[in-house]
Amino acid sequence: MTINLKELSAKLGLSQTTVSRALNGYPEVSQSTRDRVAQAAARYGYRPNPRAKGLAVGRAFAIGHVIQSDGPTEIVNPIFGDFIAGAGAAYSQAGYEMVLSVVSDGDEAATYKALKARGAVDGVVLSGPLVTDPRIPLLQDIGLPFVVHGQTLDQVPDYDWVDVDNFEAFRSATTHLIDLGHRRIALINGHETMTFAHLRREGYLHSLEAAGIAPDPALMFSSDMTEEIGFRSCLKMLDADQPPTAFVVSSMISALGVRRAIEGRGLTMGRDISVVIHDDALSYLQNGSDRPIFTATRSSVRDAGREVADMLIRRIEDPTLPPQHLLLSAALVQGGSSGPALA
Amino acid sequence: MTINLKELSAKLGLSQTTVSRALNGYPEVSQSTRDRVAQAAARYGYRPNPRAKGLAVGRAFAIGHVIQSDGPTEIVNPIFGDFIAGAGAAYSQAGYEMVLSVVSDGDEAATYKALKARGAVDGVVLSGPLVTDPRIPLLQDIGLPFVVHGQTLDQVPDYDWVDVDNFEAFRSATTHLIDLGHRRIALINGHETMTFAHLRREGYLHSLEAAGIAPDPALMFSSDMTEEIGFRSCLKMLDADQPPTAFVVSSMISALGVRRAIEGRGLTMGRDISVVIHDDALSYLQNGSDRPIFTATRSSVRDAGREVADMLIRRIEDPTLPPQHLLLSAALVQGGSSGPALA
DNA sequence: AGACCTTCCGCAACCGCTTTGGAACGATGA
DNA sequence: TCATCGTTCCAAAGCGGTTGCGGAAGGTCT
Repeated sequence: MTINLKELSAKLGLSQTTVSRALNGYPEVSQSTRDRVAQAAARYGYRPNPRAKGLAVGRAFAIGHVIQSDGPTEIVNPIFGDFIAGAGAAYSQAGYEMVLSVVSDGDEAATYKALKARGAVDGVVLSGPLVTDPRIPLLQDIGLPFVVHGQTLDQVPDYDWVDVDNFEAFRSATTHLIDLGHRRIALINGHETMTFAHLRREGYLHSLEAAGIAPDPALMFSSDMTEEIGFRSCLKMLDADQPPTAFVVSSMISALGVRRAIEGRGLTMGRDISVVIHDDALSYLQNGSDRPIFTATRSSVRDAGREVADMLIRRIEDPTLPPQHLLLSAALVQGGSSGPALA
Repeated sequence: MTINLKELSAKLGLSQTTVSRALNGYPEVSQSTRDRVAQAAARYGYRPNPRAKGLAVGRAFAIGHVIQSDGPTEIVNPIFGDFIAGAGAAYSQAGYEMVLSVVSDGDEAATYKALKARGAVDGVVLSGPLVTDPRIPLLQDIGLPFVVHGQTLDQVPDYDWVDVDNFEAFRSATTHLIDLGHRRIALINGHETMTFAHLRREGYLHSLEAAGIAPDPALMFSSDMTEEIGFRSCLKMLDADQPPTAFVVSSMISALGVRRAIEGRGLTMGRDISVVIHDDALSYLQNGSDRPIFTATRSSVRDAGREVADMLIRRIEDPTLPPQHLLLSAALVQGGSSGPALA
């Protein structure tokens, strides 16, 4: 179908060796032949077969993403699409393929081992790290390069990561509400075994503490970040004896449920009840186009995907690199969902 | 790292040929040898290198998904994650890898050609088909097996597809509202260049016509299916001279905006205004867990992903198969968002 | 002029697997 | 006894690239 190296070199009257070297930038090729080769390659649309190339050089030119999917009920991370879109752009630009493995929960370790063993990928990206996550020592152990989207908190040897500053984001979100006069501020969070959620709670607590407000366990909730759960947990708090006057919510999707609950109780968001969310800037769920609907700490997960991918590529192409870290900050943008506490 | 065929056959005192044949189920191997080989393979954890295998047999054991992403603003399809999760399960079960290509809009044709040319994949799945979609003749032309998630409406040669019965879904959704006494029923749809949206409108129109209701262009809207756009289009209709009393909405996400608009005007969904949506059963955006929030025509996009993948694998493994079609039906489930029209 | 580099290029082996075309061997049938 | 036939296995040739090593041509230095 397509032209291969042998045919291309035949057309040029050169050996495969020379053509290969010219294409791959080896020095022992004269500039003139290099140009000729490049032109011919372009004209005939020559593309090296990645399998053959991979076989020869022992690399895959592919990067793995493992997505968990525990049975039909398990929720797919809603940020997945945007994250992938960001990462994918970086990969194709750098000449890598992206291979996805969906794996049922328990098999994740086995999957990594298999990916490594078969040489199917040159590296993987790890998503949704837990506060202490066994996958990280595992990957370090089997020697498969990786970058984490997020962090762990325990003392494993250093590793590459990209993360948003979740602590600071939620500290500032909470402080924003305190500055508006709120004292009873609820937190509707994701599972706090996951580091991002853990850090968000820490930021929240830190802010309360700095303001001399005692945290109330009845105002803290953590679970899946779905609309439904946001709705229920919010409703429950609103109906309690001492309802909160403000909410800090970990995701746009939970927040939709929170809004539904607030309005369902005949209250108005931004007036009766304030809400600040974290906004991953999902493309299909934007926080308003002109004025933000929700006051939010915003950080594009798509950009994060791109950063993760670039970092991993650097890691693969130079394994001796020192550990790389990137802490993205999430700026607080004022939207319509937060206002002064009522007297 | 891992054991390879040569080493395995050395350990067994057999030739690579025999071991390969034993493993691949060729007949010219005695049962006893076959068993010995199988056991040894299991014990040493032998896994054939897919690159080498692919090189030898000219297949990739991989399936491509192409996702469009036109610049940083373009929205990623929110159903993407669930669809992929469904498909991925089928692939891994059948021993295929899933490779994703993120591609900017114009390059899609080039991407398919490149995938085919490099033999990077054995087939691709096509998403979001247009009413008349050039990608289909293109793929037929270059001879890359494919399955479409959705359909086109023009007369290209037959091809494999999996789709939900969009016409019937929206016909029944609209009829449901008519039966409740509604006469002014709005449609908030996706882009009608896309077949699914086109068919939904047809179903909607068919139902109106059957009830002798003249369609009103002011009540039909089609655009991106985002929360924001759902909100705005709904608001505009509600504020018009003759507002609708009911909405049929193409996606859960638009519907969130529709709900926001309705409640923003001090109306109550299910009482003042009825809403029926199409629910893709996204895992992170479920339509209530016990009683559905929205009355909806429901069809799991995750199941669709699985069906698409299975169909494509069948196609790849037997190219002579006659065209395969699967029309999934979307049942109407009654939820809290629809009720009798007010007098 | 001869020794010695450079520069530029090609031969051939190799990556790990499949598969074609026999070879060896015991059993069978005439 | 000998040709025939299944059965069981192997050697070697690819698949499409990369790369170690060697060699020819031309230039530089005594």
